[in-house]
Amino acid sequence: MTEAALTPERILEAAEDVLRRFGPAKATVVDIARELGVSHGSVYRHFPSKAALRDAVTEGWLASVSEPLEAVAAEEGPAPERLRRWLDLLIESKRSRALKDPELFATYVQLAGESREVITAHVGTLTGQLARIIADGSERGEFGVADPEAAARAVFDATSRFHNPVHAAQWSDPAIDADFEAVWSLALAGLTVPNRSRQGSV
Amino acid sequence: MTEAALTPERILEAAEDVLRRFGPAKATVVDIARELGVSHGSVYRHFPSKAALRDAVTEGWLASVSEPLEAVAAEEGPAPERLRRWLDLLIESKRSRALKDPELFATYVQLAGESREVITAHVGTLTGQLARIIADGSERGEFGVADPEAAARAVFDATSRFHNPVHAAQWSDPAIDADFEAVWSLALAGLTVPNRSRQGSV
DNA sequence: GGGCTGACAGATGTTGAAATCTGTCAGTCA
DNA sequence: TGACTGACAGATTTCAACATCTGTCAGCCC
Repeated sequence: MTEAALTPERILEAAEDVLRRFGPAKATVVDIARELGVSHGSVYRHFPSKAALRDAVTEGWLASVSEPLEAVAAEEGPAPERLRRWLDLLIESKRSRALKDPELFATYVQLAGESREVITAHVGTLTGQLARIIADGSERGEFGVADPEAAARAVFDATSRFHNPVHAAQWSDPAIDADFEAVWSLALAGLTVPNRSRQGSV
Repeated sequence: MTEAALTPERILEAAEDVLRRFGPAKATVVDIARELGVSHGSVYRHFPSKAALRDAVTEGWLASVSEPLEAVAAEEGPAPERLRRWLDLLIESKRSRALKDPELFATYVQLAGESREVITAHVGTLTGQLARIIADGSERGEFGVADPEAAARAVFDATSRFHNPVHAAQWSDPAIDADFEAVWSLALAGLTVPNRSRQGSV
C-alpha cells in the first residue's frame, strides 16, 4: 500500500490518527497496522507493547505543551511578568485544547492518566521551567525566595485547578478567571515578600 | 419487620447502610426498602426520586466534614495558627477517610460528583469559614488582605491538590507533605505581606 | 538473512435477550 | 382516610455466548 519504510515515526503518526478517529477505547494495534498497510505483528518490531506505543504518543502530546512554555521560561525581562505569561500560556494552552476538541482532549487525558511516569516527567519539566523563572527573579531582587524548586512546585500545585485536566469540567465556570486572579495575587504576594527567609522551611 | 414509623431519617440510615455494603453502582431503592421491611413504593413517599435520596446522603457526609471545621473557624487566637489548623484538619479528615476505607470513600466521592449543586454549597460553607478566619486575621493586623472572600477562595483553590478528592490517588505520594508545606509557605507569605493593597485587584 | 507475515493461545470486548430497576398509581387495610 | 402495597411500563443492567484483540513466533519472501 505505502512504499516508505516502516519506522517508529510513521507508526506514531498512524497511531495518533487512529486515536483521533476512534478514541482510546476503540483504537487497536490492528487498526494502526491496517492504516499503515502492514500486519499488526510488524508494529511489535518497533514498539514492545501497545502500552509503550501509547506512552510514546502521550510524550509527543505533552511535549507540544511544554515546548512553547520553554520559550517563555528562557525569555529576558522581569520575572513576575514572565511568570504570569508562563502561567497564562499553560492555562490557555490546556483550556483551548479542551474547548476546541473535547473528545481529542479526553483521549489524551486518558492516555496520560495511564502513563503516570510520563506525567511525572512532564511535571518535572514544567516545574523546572518555573524554578528557573523564580530563581532568576530572586537574583534580580524581584522575588524573595530561598528555595526556587520548592517555590516552583508550590506555584504549580497552587494553580493546579486552572491547568490540571482533572479539573477541566470546571474550566467553563464563569468565575474561573476571577478565581485565578485571586490565586495569582496570593502567589505573587507570597513570592514577592521582601527580605525575609521563608520558603522551604517547615 | 420493624415496627417504628417510616421516616426520612430511617430511610437515610438504611440508604447509607446499603451504599456502604453494595457501593453506589449496585445499591438500589429496592435494596433500601427491603432493609426497612417496606415496599420500594413507600420510599417514594418520602423522597421524590433516587437522586434526591442520594443527594440527602451526600449532604450528610459533607456535613460530617464541615462541622468539625466550623469549630476551628470559631476559635479565638492568632489567625495564622487557626488557618493552619483548619487546613490540617480538612486535609487530615479527607486523607484518613480515603485511607481507612477506600471503597466507602470512593462511594461518597462518586455520589458527590453526581450532585454538583450539593458540592457547590459545601465549598461555599468551607470558603465562608476560611473567609471568617482571614477577615479576623486582617482585623488583628496579622494578615494584610483587602478582600477576605477572594483570599479565602484563593487559599481553598491553592490547596486543592491536598483536599480535593479528584487528587486522592496522589495523597500517598511520599512528597505530598513537603509539597503542602511549600504551598502553605507561599500562601501564608501571600496573606501576611504587610500594608500593601493587593488581593481582589486584577 | 532479516523485515515481515499470519496463525495461534489466552485475555479482553461486544452483543442482545433476559432480568432487574425506577417511578407511578389504583387499590388495600388498619 | 391516608400510609402503604404491589403490579406495571419503560429504561437500564446483567450475563454468557461469541467476536475481536494482544503479543508471540515459526516460517516466508525479497
